[in-house]
Amino acid sequence: MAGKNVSTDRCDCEVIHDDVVNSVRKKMPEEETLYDLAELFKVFGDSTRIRILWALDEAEMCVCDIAYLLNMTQSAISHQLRVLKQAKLVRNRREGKVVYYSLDDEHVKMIFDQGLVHINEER
Amino acid sequence: MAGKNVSTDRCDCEVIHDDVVNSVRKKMPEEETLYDLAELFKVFGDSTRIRILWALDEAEMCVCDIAYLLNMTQSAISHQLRVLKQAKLVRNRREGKVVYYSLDDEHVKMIFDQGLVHINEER
DNA sequence: TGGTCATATGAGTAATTGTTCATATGTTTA
DNA sequence: TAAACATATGAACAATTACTCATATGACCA
Repeated sequence: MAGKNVSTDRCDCEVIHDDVVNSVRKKMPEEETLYDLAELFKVFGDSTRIRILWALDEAEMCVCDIAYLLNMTQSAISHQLRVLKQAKLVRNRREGKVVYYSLDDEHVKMIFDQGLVHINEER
Repeated sequence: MAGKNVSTDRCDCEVIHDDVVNSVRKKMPEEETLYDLAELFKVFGDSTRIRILWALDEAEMCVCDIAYLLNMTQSAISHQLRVLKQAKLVRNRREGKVVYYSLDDEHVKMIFDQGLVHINEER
């Protein structure tokens, strides 16, 4: 019973299609799942991070390599790599002073490709 | 010649792997393409918009339905629908006073599913 | 025509975020 | 140990953004 309550406080208009809404509500995934999904896409939602991921999909590279490739400061890249690591999208290994980063998820490219399909569908 | 220049102004460290960087550079897509891709994912990077898209994937709904379903104000939903429309992810049709929104891209669900695969890969 | 309702939109605001700058950490080598 | 170098990180700042509030627009109906 509890947990199935539907508050109408926020919606400042009359509901028109109760049946549709209720049907959709049943099919919606957990709130948390969709939140996590948004968090993941938020990580993809920055061109610096997209470029880093795309680059790492081609080859493992150290922080310095990436900074040079993208013409950005080491610090900026390092900050973004931290975000990508937290999202479990990249992993790293240390070799002396140098830290090498690589992709940690084989789905990244697939997600990118699907995104590109949408972009190229300019209607 | 021009356009192939590589500036080293920003990178404040020594490059270690010129060969790797150059090889990756050749394979990188257009700067603009990756920027557009990031813009698309930015749209996905908000749980309100994710929920709207997921809901619309289940059924066409009017603004009021969505506001009620997500327990948000009509205004907030309307603002987000505008963003989704600009990204060509939803379309709408008017029927009297009511405006119905629906998904305008069949890849959305595929992109979401790929994202979910990543999320569920908790290692 | 005036009133009501669904939706859209502009301004304002609090929160988030990407980068820079300075500096810390950790590793190698002299 | 000290110097040099690759990387990490905290604070600060500017830019962006999601929502609220007030109001505009557009459609229907009495």
